[in-house]
Amino acid sequence: MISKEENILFAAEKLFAEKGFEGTSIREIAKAANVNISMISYYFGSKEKLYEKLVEYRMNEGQFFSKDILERTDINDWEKIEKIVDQFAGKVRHQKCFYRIMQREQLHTQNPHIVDFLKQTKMGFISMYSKILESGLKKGIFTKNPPIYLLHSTVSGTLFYASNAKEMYKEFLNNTDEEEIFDDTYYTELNTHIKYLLKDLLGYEENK
Amino acid sequence: MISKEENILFAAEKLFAEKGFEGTSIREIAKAANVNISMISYYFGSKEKLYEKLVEYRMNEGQFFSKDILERTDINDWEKIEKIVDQFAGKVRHQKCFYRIMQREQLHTQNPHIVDFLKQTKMGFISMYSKILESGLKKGIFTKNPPIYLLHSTVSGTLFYASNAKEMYKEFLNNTDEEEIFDDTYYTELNTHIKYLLKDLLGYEENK
Amino acid sequence: MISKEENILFAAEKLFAEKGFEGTSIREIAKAANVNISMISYYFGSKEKLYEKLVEYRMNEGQFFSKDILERTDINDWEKIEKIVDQFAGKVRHQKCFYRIMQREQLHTQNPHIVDFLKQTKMGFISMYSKILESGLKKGIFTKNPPIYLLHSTVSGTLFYASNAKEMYKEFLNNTDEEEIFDDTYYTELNTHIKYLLKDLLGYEENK
Amino acid sequence: MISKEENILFAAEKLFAEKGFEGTSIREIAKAANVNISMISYYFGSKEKLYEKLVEYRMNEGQFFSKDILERTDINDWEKIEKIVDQFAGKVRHQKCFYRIMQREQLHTQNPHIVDFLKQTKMGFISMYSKILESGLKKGIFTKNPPIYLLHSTVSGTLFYASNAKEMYKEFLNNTDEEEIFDDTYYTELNTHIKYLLKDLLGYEENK
DNA sequence: CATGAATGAGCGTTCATTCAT
DNA sequence: CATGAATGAACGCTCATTCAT
Repeated sequence: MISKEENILFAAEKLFAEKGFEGTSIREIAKAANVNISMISYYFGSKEKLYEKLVEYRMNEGQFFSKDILERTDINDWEKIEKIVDQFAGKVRHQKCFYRIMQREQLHTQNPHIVDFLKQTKMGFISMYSKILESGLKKGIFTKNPPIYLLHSTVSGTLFYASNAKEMYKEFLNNTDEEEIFDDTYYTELNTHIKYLLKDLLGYEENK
Repeated sequence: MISKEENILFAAEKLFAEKGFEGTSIREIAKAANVNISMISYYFGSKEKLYEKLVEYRMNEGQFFSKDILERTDINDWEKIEKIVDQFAGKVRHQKCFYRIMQREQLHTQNPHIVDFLKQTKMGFISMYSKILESGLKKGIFTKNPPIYLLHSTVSGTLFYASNAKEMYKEFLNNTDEEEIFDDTYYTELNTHIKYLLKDLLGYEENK
Repeated sequence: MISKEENILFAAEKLFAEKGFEGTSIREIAKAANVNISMISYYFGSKEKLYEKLVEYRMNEGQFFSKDILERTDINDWEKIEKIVDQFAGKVRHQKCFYRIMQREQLHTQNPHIVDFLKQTKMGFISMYSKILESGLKKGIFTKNPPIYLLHSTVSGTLFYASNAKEMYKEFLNNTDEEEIFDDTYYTELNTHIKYLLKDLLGYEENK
Repeated sequence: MISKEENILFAAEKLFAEKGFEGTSIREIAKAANVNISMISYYFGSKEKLYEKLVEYRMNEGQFFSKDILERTDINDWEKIEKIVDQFAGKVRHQKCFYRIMQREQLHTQNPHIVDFLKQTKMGFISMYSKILESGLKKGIFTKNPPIYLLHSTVSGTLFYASNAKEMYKEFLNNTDEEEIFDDTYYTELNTHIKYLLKDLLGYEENK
C-alpha cells in the first residue's frame, strides 16, 4: 500500500523531472497526486522541503547500493568496477526521473541540502574508484593510474549524455523496435562501451 | 559599444544559466541589464522569444565553427578530430552559460525552436564524425569503427560532466591556484583525456 | 446573509454598468467588494468568466418571469401584453445596472455566451408577442397585425432610451422631487405611454 | 484628399464603435490608420482628446442638419416632423459607427465634453419638436399634445434599438437578400413605422 | 504637425502559503 | 497528519504617453 505522502512524492518527482523545480507548481503536483493543494505544505512544510525530501528519499533508497561491493572477496577488482557500472547504469535507466532532477541540479542549485547530497554521492563514487584502483594496481590487475575525476567524468558523463539523448539517437538509428526492446539493446551497448573505455583507462586486460 | 539589446541578451543568458528559464523573472533580467521591465517585451516580444533569440544568437555566432574543418587538406583525419574536440572544448569552457542552458534544455524542453537547434547541432556533430571516420578508415588511419552515437556521447558527455563538476573536483583536488590557472590545467588535462579515449575508440596510433 | 461570491458579483455589476467591461479593472472590483484581488480568479476563474457568470445569474433570476403569462386564462390577450410591459419596465427600472450592461453588449460584444443570452432573450420576447398577437387577432381583440420586430423595437427601444435619458429629462423638466418620487412618476408615465403605443399598433380598443 | 488626421479619426471611429473606448488601444488605431503610435498623442494630445475630437468632428459635420427645417414655409408642420425623422434615420443608418459610440456614451460617460455634446443634441431635438408641436397645435394640424420627452424617446429609442438589432432580426426574418437591399427595405419599413407612431402621438390625420 | 525608442504604471493572472475549522 | 477558503506577492505583459532627435 502506497502512502499519501509517497503518492505526492512520486507525482512531484515526475513533474520535477519533466519541468524543473520552478517550472512545476504545487497545484500541478496536487492534481497529479490527487490531493488537496494545501496538503503539500501541510505534509512537507513547503515546496522546497518537498523537493529536498524527495532527494533524500531516493538517496536513502539507494545509498548502500555499492558500499558492500568493496568488501567482497569473491570477485576481483575489475569485476567490482563492472558491478558498479552495472548498478549505476541500471539506476540511470530505471530511475530516469530522479537522475534527470539530479542532473538539472548539477547545473546550478542554490539549495545547500542538494549540494550536499550531490557532493556526497560524487565523493562516494570517487572514493570507491580510488580504493579499487589502488588495490587493482597493487595486484597488477590494472596497469594504468588515471586521474580519478576523469575516470568518473567519463563514466557518469557518457552514461548521462547517452541516456538523455536516447530519443534523438533512436530516431537517428531509424529504430522501429518497441520501447522496451530498444532500451535493452541501447543500454547493453552503452554499458559495454563504458566498460571498454574503463579497460583502456585502467589498463585492464581480460584474459591475462 | 554594446547595444541595449545585447545587454539584455547577455544578462538573460547569465540568469537563465544560473536559475533556468522559469526560475528567472523578466524583472531580474531587466534589473541585471539595467533597463526597464517593458523593454524585454519591447525588444523581443516576450520572455520566451528572448530565450529563443538568445539561443539563435549563440548558435549563429558559432555555426561555421567546424564546417570547414572537413574540407581541409593540410591536416589528416585524426587531426581533424583533434580540431573538433579543441573547438568544442573551447566553447564549453568559454561559453559556459550558454552550454549550461543547452544542457538544461536537453533534460526536457517543450520549446520546438530549441528542440530543433539541439537536434541540428547534434546531427551536425554526428555527420562530421561519420565523414571523418569513414575517410580515416579508408585511408587506414583508423582501424576501428565504433557506433558514432557512443563516440559522440563519450566526447560530449565527458566534457559536459567534467565542466559542470569542475568546482567540486577543484575542491577534491585541494587546488589552491587561482581560477584562470586552474582552468587552464583542468581543461588541458580534460582535452588530452578525451583525445586519449578517441584514439582508443578509433584505433588510431600516433606514430605509425 | 450575502455570500462573498455575490458580493463580488454585485460590485462587478455596478462597475461594469458604469464603466464597461474593459473600463473596469479587477482591482476596482476587488476594492469595491472588499475582497482580495486574487479572489476574482479564485471564485470565477477570470474576469471574463465573472462577467458571464453575472449575466447568467441575472438571467436565471428572471428567466421564468413571463413564461407563465402566456398560459393564464384569467386575463385576456391585451392584459397579457400589459403584464409583459409591466414586468419588463419594472426590471429595467430596478435592475438598471444589469440592463445597462446588456444594452452595452448589444452595441458590439464578441463574447459568444453573451450573444447567446441576448438572442435567447430577444427571441423569447418575440415569440411571446407573436403568440399573443395571433391569439388576439383570432379572438378579434386586436385588429391590426404589425411586424413583431417593429413592435418589439418600439417597446424595448422606448423603454431603454427613456430610462437612460432619465437624468437629462429630469433636468429638462425642472423637477425638484426626490429621486424615488420622480422615478415613480417617470416610469408610470412611460409605462402608460408604451401601452398607448401598443394599443395603436395592435388596434386594441379598451371598451369595446 | 484625406488628411492624415482624418485618417486617424476614421480608423478610431470604427474601432471605438466596435470595441468601445477602453477596449480600443492606440496601437490598434495607429495600425489601422497606418501611422506611428506616437502620432496619436502628437496630433491629438491624448487618446481621450482624440475621442473628443472625433465627437466634435461628427457633430460639426451634422449640426446644422435640421436647424433650417424649422424656418421653412414651403412645408407644413407634419412634413417638418417627417423631414426630421428622415434625416435622423438616414444618419443612424449611414453613420452607424458614430451613433454606436454615442449610444455607448449615453450608458455612462464621465467625460464632460461628451456629456455636453449629448445634452446639446438632445435639447436641440426636444426644442425642435416643441416648436413644431406648438405651431401644429395652433394651426390644428395636430390634435394631441404629448410630453415631448416621450415622443423623443419613442423616435430615438425605436430607431436605435431597431438599428442595433438589425442583424438579429435579419436572421429571424430568414432574409437572404444582400446587405444593401435588406438595409433599404429595413430602414424604409422602420421609417414608416416611426411616422405611424408619431401620427398617432400627435393626432395627425393625413387627408383631413 | 514627425519619428522610433523608451518609460513607468497598471493590467489579468498565478504563485506558494496560511488561516479557520 | 486534514480540509477548503483565502491571502498578498509576484508573475509576464500591455498600456498611454514622453523623450531625444
